[in-house]
Amino acid sequence: MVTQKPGTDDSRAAASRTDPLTLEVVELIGSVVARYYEEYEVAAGKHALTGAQARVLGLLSLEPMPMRRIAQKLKCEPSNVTGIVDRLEARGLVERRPDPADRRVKLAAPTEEGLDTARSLRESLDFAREPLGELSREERVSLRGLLQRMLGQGGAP
Amino acid sequence: MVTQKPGTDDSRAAASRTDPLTLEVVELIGSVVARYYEEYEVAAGKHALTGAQARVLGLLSLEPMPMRRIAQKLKCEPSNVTGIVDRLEARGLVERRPDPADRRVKLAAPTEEGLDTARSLRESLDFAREPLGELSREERVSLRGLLQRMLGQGGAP
DNA sequence: TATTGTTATACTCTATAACTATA
DNA sequence: TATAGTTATAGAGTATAACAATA
Repeated sequence: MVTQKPGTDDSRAAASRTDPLTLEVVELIGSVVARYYEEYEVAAGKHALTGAQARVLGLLSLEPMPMRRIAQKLKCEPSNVTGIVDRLEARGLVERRPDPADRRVKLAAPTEEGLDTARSLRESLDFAREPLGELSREERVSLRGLLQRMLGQGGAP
Repeated sequence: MVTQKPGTDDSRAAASRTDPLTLEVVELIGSVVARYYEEYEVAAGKHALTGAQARVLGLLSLEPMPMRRIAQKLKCEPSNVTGIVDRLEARGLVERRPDPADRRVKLAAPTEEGLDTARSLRESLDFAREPLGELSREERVSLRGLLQRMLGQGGAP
């Protein structure tokens, strides 16, 4: 962990924090993240939704789920979900249904209008992510591999 | 560069919204963004800072600046910056100085402790971004090029 | 007893509008 | 008049703690 012997994971990780190339890539990732978030908020705003509301609606459009699970997905406290779903429900985009299997549980599910909004939102977001259109097929394959490696989903180096 | 027959920008962009490869890459970018944000919040939290406070402190650690300019950098209203800097100032991490050139302006600048915190925060963040350590030098060069292209900073396709 | 969802409370971030002190 | 920063206000997201209904 202390001394650097070229080739070990430690030395490579340590070098990656300081060499100019890596810092440059880190900056670029920061830029991508900032742009992604910004365009996400704009897309949500076009539907008069906050970021959190758009995330929950997108989640429910894939599959209705108990309040508790929404909180887990959002990595927030369950008490917060109450308010977010309240506001989506007040707009007629989501409804609460009883769970036949457990009367403690309330299942949040999108309405028809909610599904439409989620679809429209998803298309806006895909469009927002369009910078990928700048890349050729080969480049996208390459980028996919690199991102998988970064996320620890790829094979061994 | 484009494998498909129709090589116009429009057709390429349209295809990029629907083909499985691109959707996969879009998903991966989403994962990177989520992880980046999550680890950023955790790193800030370790210093008992909110995300917004950490961003402002990081900004000021590079260069003191007027309140107005902080708002521009954060893309928020100037009135919000007052509170964020108030809280950083109450913690002794930032101070407000008069601008000799314009008595309306207040320059926000980090204190010594603020600089230390910013440095420590930056190191946490670099560590958070460490998945890059998984990539070889060649792969990082490749990733840099792809991200630059995505952000429209690279040369023409 | 444990779990689900909610309420109550407090804090932060956010935008809008009005105010002050300079320019 | 115009600009920089602030205050006041209101809405939204967040965590914590306490609660009712159900398991």
